Amino acid sequence: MRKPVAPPPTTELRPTGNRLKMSGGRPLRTDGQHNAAIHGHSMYQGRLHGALAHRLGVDILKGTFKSGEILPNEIESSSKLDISRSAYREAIRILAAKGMVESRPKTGTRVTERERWNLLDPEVLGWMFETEPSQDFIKSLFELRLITEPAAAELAAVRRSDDQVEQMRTALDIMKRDTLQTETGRRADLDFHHALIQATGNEALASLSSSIEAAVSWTTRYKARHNALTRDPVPDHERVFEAIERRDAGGARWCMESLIRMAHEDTQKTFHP
Amino acid sequence: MRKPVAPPPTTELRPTGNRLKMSGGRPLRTDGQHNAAIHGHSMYQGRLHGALAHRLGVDILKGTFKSGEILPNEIESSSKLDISRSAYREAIRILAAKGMVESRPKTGTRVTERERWNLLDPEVLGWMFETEPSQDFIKSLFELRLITEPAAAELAAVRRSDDQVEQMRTALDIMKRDTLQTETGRRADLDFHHALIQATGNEALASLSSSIEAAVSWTTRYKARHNALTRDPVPDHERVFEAIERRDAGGARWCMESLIRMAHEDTQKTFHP
DNA sequence: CTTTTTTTATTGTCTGACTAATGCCCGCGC
DNA sequence: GCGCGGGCATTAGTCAGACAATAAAAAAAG
Repeated sequence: MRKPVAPPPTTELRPTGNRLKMSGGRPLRTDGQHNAAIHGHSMYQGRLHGALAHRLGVDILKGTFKSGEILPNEIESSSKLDISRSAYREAIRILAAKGMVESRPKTGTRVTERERWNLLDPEVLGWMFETEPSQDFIKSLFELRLITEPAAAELAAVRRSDDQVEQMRTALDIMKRDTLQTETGRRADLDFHHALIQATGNEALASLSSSIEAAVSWTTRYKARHNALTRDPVPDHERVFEAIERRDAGGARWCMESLIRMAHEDTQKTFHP
Repeated sequence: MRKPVAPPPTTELRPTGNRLKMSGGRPLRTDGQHNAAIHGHSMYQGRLHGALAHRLGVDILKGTFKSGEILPNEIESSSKLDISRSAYREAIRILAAKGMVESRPKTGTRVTERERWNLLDPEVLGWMFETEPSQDFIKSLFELRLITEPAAAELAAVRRSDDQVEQMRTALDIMKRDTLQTETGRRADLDFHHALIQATGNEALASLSSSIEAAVSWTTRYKARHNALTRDPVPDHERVFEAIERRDAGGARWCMESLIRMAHEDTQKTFHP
């Protein structure tokens, strides 16, 4: 069970300084299945620690490692994954920074309670949508959007600058031309929301919204990939845009609310048809 | 767990490669005399990487390192701080996980644009309140609270369980007995809000609110320390509690809104009298 | 002037050793 | 029998120094 295909019986007999390279050869070995997941699917970053953090993060979110569970110790883990202890530790630090694990001498590294995870961290959200998230979580997220984003639209309508209106307009035009089926179209969607958020003049709100929207846009890509027929999002966006353009706070709020409800419906249909 | 914030004369770690003796010896060390600087002042965690991340994080938030600026390279930095490269790297990974820096070979590690910082990360928020945050930021934060928390109270009023009501009641009782001047009192305040958040049944909202409230509670401690006379918070809390107890959604929203406005006023008075 | 190659500075990774914290067990005193 | 304190073992934490990979900048080629 040590290694599926072990060239040398012993751990290592390296001929000379030329060593087995991680990135080119076979990275992050565990049991076959997960391995493919990280390299083939996500191709996260060139960095080993990032890739590992990604994988462990997804495993935790997915429940493969449960809260309260203790990971195998560093030496064991890193040698099993065939990476150095330092790379492994850096990955753990990333997870710890997101509140997902907690390390102490003698006890080891344990997965913290879900309550303490930074679920709104952009990366964590991204990991979340890597596998199909629970219905409950999606509901939570859209409920939160339904609280914050209409309020954001309202603020934007009041505080927006003319330049921001222009940014939104061009983004909207691109969305009209290309659709959400294309990468540039999805990019324009993000740009639109980004400009809107900036227009609120509220940093904290901006930080929150951009995390959420980036994550939710993953579902858009998912939808596009599974060519689930979704309603055309442009009219909704247009209504929001027009309300903001004419500084109609109440209208902006209302239109944004409706936009999000639609998006939620579409997302639900996609994941649970 | 954390100590009151002493105005931390953070030993500088200078961006421009300039040799400087750290005043009072070396700043970050776990053995005896050396570690006094970090251990005494910020008392972050026993861990060196955590302490360093803390310090760098505060320096970035404070503007000592500006966005776009490139930190001195790892070898130089770590040797100047008199810590190992691995510890330094782990600190950088923590910051990177919070979106505050970005490292690439040859280019180095640069501070990212403020837009990309995870301002709602609990730790980042904590660092933020270590030094007096800008008026603008506080305004943003309370504006966000004013958006989310009344909505949360509304949800809680609808979805709350009897058990959660009991938790809130006992917390409130403790707040009445001890005040926010005491540690247990402040703890009870947090417990109250925690129970409320749980009652919303919304994970995402919970994650957000608990971050913010933990951060804002720092200001409460700050207020208590500077014995700025603030109005008694118990009546406000009581009104919110009663509304939730009788499942009065609209009332809960309204009372919470007023509670937050009061808190904002008090905070403003504290920081800018 | 553009393209390609080389250089070079910096992060990334690896190794293996030592240090320090802390949970646990065992024996001691009560 | 029971609490209590002191060692012991386990684990993360830190350290040092080496080499690899990468990407920007400089140099060479066309």
